[in-house]
Amino acid sequence: MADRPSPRISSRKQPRQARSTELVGAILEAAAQVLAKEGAQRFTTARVAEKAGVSVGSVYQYFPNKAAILFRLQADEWRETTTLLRDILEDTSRPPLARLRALIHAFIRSECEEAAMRVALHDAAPLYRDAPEAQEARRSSQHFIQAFMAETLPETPEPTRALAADLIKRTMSTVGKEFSETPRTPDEIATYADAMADMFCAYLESLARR
Amino acid sequence: MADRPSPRISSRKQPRQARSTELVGAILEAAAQVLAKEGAQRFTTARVAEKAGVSVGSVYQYFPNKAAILFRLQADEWRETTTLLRDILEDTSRPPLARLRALIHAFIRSECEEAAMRVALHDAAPLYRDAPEAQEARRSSQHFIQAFMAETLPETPEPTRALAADLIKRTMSTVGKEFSETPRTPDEIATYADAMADMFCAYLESLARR
DNA sequence: AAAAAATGCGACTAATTCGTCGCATTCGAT
DNA sequence: ATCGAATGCGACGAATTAGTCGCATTTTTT
Repeated sequence: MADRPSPRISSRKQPRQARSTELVGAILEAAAQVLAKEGAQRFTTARVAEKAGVSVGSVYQYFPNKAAILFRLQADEWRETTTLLRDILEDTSRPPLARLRALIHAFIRSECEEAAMRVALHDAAPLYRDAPEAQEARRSSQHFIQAFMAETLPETPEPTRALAADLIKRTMSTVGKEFSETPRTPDEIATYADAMADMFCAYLESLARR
Repeated sequence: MADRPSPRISSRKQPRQARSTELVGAILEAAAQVLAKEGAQRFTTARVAEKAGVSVGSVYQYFPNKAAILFRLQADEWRETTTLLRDILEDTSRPPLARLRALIHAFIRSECEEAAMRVALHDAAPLYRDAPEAQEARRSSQHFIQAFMAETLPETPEPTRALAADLIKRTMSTVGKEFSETPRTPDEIATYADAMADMFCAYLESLARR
């Protein structure tokens, strides 16, 4: 839905001394724990402050509001997975579809780590997703898949290729997220990732054949 | 995440007179409107009651708590789409893959109707999704896709086939939901649905070829 | 028509939560 | 050592919200 006022989310101020940097770190770590253990509903600044061994006031020194903490956690996640995935896609020593398969495995594995926290973060999305920073972050995560598709399907005409890229990206992320909501064994993860990779490969091959 | 106590969600009492039946109807309609216009965050019993032209007390006559209203809306949606989709799949006069394609179109179109309300309902999912009724409802929606897969891929061995069914179902629902979160023209809807159908068909054909 | 049952009301309680403000403490440069 | 800036504190205000309870009104049954 959207919180009525789409709140500003950028940092209130930057930590300048060592202790404040640690403090911000403690807040973020505590925030992740509170999110994982208590869920989005019970994620409150008071609880985060308490878990971090810090006062509420201090939290508000470095985060303008609750949403900013959540967004920061989400942004950190996004950064991590983005680099993880880009590294895999850019390893040109392997054939494209093998890279795609590896990418899917890596992504789903990573989604299944700290699943509780990620699910709660996703539940809390309404609090931060409409902020301009979040929208920008989402847009910027599109490009490297487009590039991969251009390499893999050089013959495919443009509207089709972009559509396929969007579909694959969206499928991977949304299905991966939902799949990870229930606890999974490494075996299950690998099996599911393979199925998804099979589907994408079949799709891409069918596009190449056209 | 999950509300700490997974609350009971079944009806508090059944309306027995005509006026109370109407009242429940008014509440549900108002609830849908509040959800669409105000979002999950601002969905409160007071607002629903006001919009319905009814008092809070009356709301609590027929719904044990807020979550029950949301669950009822969700359950109604599920019922509608389930019958819609089953009717398409069971029309055995058309070849399987054509039915699948029609199914996807119908599903995505329906997701795009009243999108605001559906998105908000999804945002509010943490409030009702852990209730036993909700889990049961999810389980029961699996069977008719499994049946379709059995018909389409009679040769495919079992773990693979069930996996494919799960993947397709999950992809359709999660991707469809996310896709519908931004407003779409009928053209966009048709194009995206076709792409998704292409992907599924390529996948199923590749499985059949094995 | 009288009694009983169902329905409807809305002020109120209890709890929770976000974010602020004035003051105390610590740090780092001079 | 000193002084200004940075940091940290936590009680508190203001707002919101879920759900209840006793009573009024309407419908159904006897």
